[in-house]
Order: sequence, then C-alpha cells, then structure tokens
Amino acid sequence: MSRRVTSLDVAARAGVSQSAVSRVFSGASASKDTAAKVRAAAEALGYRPNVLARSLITGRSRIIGMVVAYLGNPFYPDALERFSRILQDEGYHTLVFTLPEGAGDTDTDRIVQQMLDHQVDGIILASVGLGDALAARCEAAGIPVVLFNRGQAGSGLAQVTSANRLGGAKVAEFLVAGNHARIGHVAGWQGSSTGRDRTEGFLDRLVALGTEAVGVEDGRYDHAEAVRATDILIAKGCDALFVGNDHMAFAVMDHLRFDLGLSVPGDVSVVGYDDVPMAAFAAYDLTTVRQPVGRMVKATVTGLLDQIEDTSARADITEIDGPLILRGSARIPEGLK
Amino acid sequence: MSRRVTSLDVAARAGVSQSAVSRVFSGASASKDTAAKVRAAAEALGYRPNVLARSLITGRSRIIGMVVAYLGNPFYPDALERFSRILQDEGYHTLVFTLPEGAGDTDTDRIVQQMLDHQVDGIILASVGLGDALAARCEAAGIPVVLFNRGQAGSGLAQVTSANRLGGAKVAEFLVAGNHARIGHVAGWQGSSTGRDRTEGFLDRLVALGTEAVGVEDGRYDHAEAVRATDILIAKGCDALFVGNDHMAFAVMDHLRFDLGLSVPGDVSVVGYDDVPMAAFAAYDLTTVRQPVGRMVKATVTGLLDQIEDTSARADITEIDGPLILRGSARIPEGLK
DNA sequence: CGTGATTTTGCACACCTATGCAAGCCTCGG
DNA sequence: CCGAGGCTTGCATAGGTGTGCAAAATCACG
Repeated sequence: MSRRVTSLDVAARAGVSQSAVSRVFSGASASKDTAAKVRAAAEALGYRPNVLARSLITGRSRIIGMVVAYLGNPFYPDALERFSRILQDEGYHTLVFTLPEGAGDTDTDRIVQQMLDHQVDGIILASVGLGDALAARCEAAGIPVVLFNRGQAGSGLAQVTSANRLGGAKVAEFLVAGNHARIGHVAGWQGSSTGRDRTEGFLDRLVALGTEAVGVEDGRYDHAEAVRATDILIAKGCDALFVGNDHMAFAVMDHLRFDLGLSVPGDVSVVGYDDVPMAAFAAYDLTTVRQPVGRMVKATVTGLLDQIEDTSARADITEIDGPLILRGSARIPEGLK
Repeated sequence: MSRRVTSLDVAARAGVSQSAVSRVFSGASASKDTAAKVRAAAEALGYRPNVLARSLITGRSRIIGMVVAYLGNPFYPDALERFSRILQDEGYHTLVFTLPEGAGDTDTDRIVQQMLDHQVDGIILASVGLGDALAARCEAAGIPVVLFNRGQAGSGLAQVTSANRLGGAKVAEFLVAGNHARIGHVAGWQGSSTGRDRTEGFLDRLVALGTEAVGVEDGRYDHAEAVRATDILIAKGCDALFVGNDHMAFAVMDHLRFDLGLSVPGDVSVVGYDDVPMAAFAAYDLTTVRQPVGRMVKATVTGLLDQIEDTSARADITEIDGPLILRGSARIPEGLK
C-alpha cells in the first residue's frame, strides 16, 4: 500500500506552497489561478485532506456523538437513521455510543470521557433512560448538547420534544368524546419527562372535562410492566386505556385480546403515543398521537449546529405538535366519523 | 475554556520526559517507579491522551465504519446496538454511515471516501441493499471488511450470515410434514445473496421431498411488494407461504387476515425468517427461522478485529445455524406437537 | 509612472503524540 | 572488581494540516 498523498505532494506538483494547498481546501482566500492549479494537481494525485490532522489543529472533528440506549423501541432507529442522513449531508458524522442496561454513574463517566477523547463537536442525547448526570457532565465539558425526545426542566439545556402535554390532552378529549366511562392510563416511565408530561397533560384535561382517571399505572416503557399495569386497570373495570407509547400499547393490545379474551375496541379502547410505522399495521391499527420524527430531528440538528457554529447561540426548548391519528383501536366519537 | 492538558504538562509535573508519559499510556515498557509518578501526575492534572494525535501518528483510529441502509427492518437496529456495545467494550467505536434510498455509484463513492477520510480501521457492511461496488472499493482501499448478513460469492471478502440455505430447507421440511398441498414462496429480494440462498434451500428441499412450489414471487423485502406477491400466490390457491423475512411476513399476515378475510393458520400457514422480537408478539405469533443475532454479531466483530490486528489473517466465510421456532402462524405437524 | 491600498503567497510554527536511536543505568556472572 | 547484556530513559523527529505574520504581487487611481 503506497503512502498517503499529502498536501506537500500536491504543492510540489502544482508549483505552489503547502499553505496554498491548505487554503484552497479549507475555503480560505486564493486566486483563481492557483486554485485551479491546486485542484488539478490534487485531482491528478487523488489527494484528500487528512481529516485527523485537520481536526487536531482546528479542534473541531465534525463528528457528533449520539447516545442511545433503547433501540428496541422502533421510534429510535427511525430517528437515528434520519439523524445520520441529515448530519452526513451537513458534512458531519455520527459516532454512536450505547449505554449499558443498568447504566450507573461509572458508565456515564466513561461514555463522557470517550466522547471528550474523540473531541466530538456536539452531542445528541436520544435516550429517555439516562439520568441528569450525563447531560450535566457534557455541559460542563463545554460541548453543545441537545436532548432529543427528552426534557429536563431548568437545566438550561437545549431540548426537542413533541408537545407531550398537549398530546396527552388530545387523548383525554378524544376518549371523553367517545363516551368512555372508566378511563385508565398505562403511563410512560415517570422517571422521564416525556412520560410525566404525557401523563400530566392527560390527567389535567380529564379533570378539566369534569371526569377523572380510574387508575394510573407506570408501565416504565417495558413490555412486562405494561402487561402487569393492564391487569390492574382492567380489574378496575376500565373500558379505555391511554398507553404511554406505542411499543407498550402493542403489548397491552395483545394481552387484552389474546390473554384476557377482550375485544379491542369493542370492550376496551386503546390509544398509544408515537405513531411508529407498526402502528399502521392492520393487526394493531392503533389510534395514536404522532410524534413528527422528521421535524423533531431537523429541529435537533439545526439547534445543535447553531450552538456549534455560534457559541453565543443559546439553548432553546422546542416542542413540536403532532396530530392524533384516528385508526381502529379506539371507539371513534360520533362527531368525528 | 482552559487549554487541554498535554503529555508535556504531565511530564513536567512528574519530572520525566514526554516520551516517558507516552510510553506509560501506550503500554510500552516503563519502570514501576516512573509509571507511578506519571500516573499520579496525570491523575492530578486530569490528563487524557489525545486520540486524534495518536491516530494521526499510528495510523489507526480505533473507529469502525458501519454502513446501514434498512433500519426499518427491526433486525438491523438490534444488530447495530449489539455491535456498538461489543465494539465499545473492545475499545473501538462505531461511525455510522447511511446509504441514501436509491444509492447509485456516486453515493457509494462518496461513502467510501468519507470512510477513508476518517481512516476507519475496519468496515462492517450491514446492508443487503448495496451493490458489490462498495465492498470492492473498500477492499481496494486496503481496509478490512466484513459483510454482515450478506454474502458475495467468490469475492474473497469475509462474511457472516446465518445458514440461509439450511434455514430454507428446514421450512420446506416443516411445511411438507404439515401436509400442505399447495406451497408458495414470497421470496426475499433476489438481488441479495440472503434472499437467493433462502429461496434455493427452500425450493431444492421441496424437490428432494418429491414436491414443488406452486409459485415464487419476489417480495423485494418491501411491504407493498409482499402484498402484491401474496395476492398472486393466493390466487394460485396456496395453503402455505414461506416469506423471505419476518418484516414481510407481518405484511403478508395482515393482508391475508384483514384484506382477504383468510384465517392464519386455518386457511393459510405462514412462516417467516429472522425471528425479530415482534415475531413473538401474540398478534402475529409467527413461526420463523431464528437468526442468532448475538452470535452473528460476535463472529463479525471477531473476524474483523482479527483482520485488523493480524493482516495475514484471511477473510473467512461464517455461517451460523439457527433453529426453526414453532409458533402459531403455521399448522404444526402431528409428530412435532 | 508612482504611490498607497489590497490581495496573494510563502515561511515557519503549532497541534500532540509515538517511536527509532543512542546513551545511561542496573544486574549478574566470572 | 570488571565487562557484557538487558532494561530505562531522553532526544529528536515524524505524522499532515491550519494560520499569523511579513514580504511580494496586484490593483486602483491620480
């Protein structure tokens, strides 16, 4: 394997200095003439600037660290794919960091260190599961951070979520309009802001509408927990369940239909949150609140790059509204048919 | 933001030379005494070696490029998560590259260039969709490559797949044993080796058993295509369908049940391939051939690291056998009950 | 054509670490 | 006590690029 061709080689061939080559490739000023000569020589030699050397000296790697922990929920792979694609188009790349199952502070520290080691220009935290520790440490290290699908009140960190409270409220309106008598809630993990917000919005709106939830059980975004929660709520006689995300909603529907022998939506209406692709599958045909992944991802990237390119740009909180998608898993009010 | 702590700072504080510091952190020989002094100083200053500078000089980045294109199929996120985790444990990291939808040669070239730019130590191609061009170019660039869940006959490239032919054969055995009279096949994309192999193994074994497929339609790993294929095969009177992967199988089952009003497995048996988590959901309860993701991932990483650390190690082809998982989407032969 | 303003260019250094080489140290056997 | 051999250590350089600075070249204009 022959040696890499360097900017010096190009300079020699083009009859200019190495700095001229550097300037041409880093977009600095250069005369039409030399730029042409340099490009020709580079083309002939197959020269490409060495990213490592460049990063070493500029201090910017054009790499974004992305922390994920929960790819089992199809919402996240979808987001990851979009992130990777957009960042690629912007000349950035995505370095993936996976948080171990029961992530303790030790793990968190290690991840942060590794990101610092690689001098990532920015960080996307796309995981509901991780504590505030990670975000705090990133911030302390002076690296721009955006929380994706996760909020953290008063942290001063940039964050992009869907309008979770409003979404929860929409479901409340919908179920009440559907004349459901006993409404229950399999909540998203109450340790996460998204989970809490959806729950709050839902419960508050119920009260505003003059009714109340028969029961609320934390499903912790977990299959088995969701089933357990369902049992409790059904025992209380619920005829409608708002489930904290689609992934749990599938488990709930399966349990209702195949273990408890109930009809959905005949006996029980089920509403989810996310609108992952599978929600449209006929087997579930899940009524759910859509999280507009595309717009959320775009907003996240924009916010992050703004922070990177203009350090004075400050972290803002973005909430993106998504519609309730009416399908067949919940009784549809007369007025909406 | 204060300047980074460098090995020179540590050297000064420890009263040794910079090279001593370097040697301690790169695992070269050093006396107990100096090692201790260096570590103490490093600890006190919060020193961490600069990965970029190190990579620049050693030529190894400890970064693995991972090319994906099809995260819609839940098989791949699962794999990606495992890859990231294992590589992390081995001191490597995962740089994700996403191939655009209709990836032409231009895109392929760009991706390869970007990987070269970042001097990735190795490449995992985890995408059925991409042509041979990408693999060839990577190989030409002298970077170790392993194809994951994708083969390429006679390419001389390392590859890890499940035993696709054998898997297809198992399904043939199973369906014949179940006394199915008219067996059809919604094939995986015939442009991919996995698709072809499964199909071959399936059809060959049918013949060996003295029967034959009523029809074979390419589902191209696509939802809509799978539905189209199903229509054709059902029109031919099939009472059993082997579907090229689980993701399509879900579409097929939904179509059979909710559009055509057929019972699964009452009227038609359906068997998939992959055993993604969703296959175990009660709504589908899909009989399918398991791809042992964990072992496939482990084999891929092992093979790749071997090639990286020992350039003489040559590419081998690994096939990992997986069992047929019996569930409720296909009639179970008397003998197996 | 001369002068000042402006752009272009080259020089040299910085970024931070790994490593070949030679010199220094220690150890051990005779 | 001496010499040989092995382990440590420091020196100096390489790896490839960006950038401040000053010199050179170009331009505009009177």
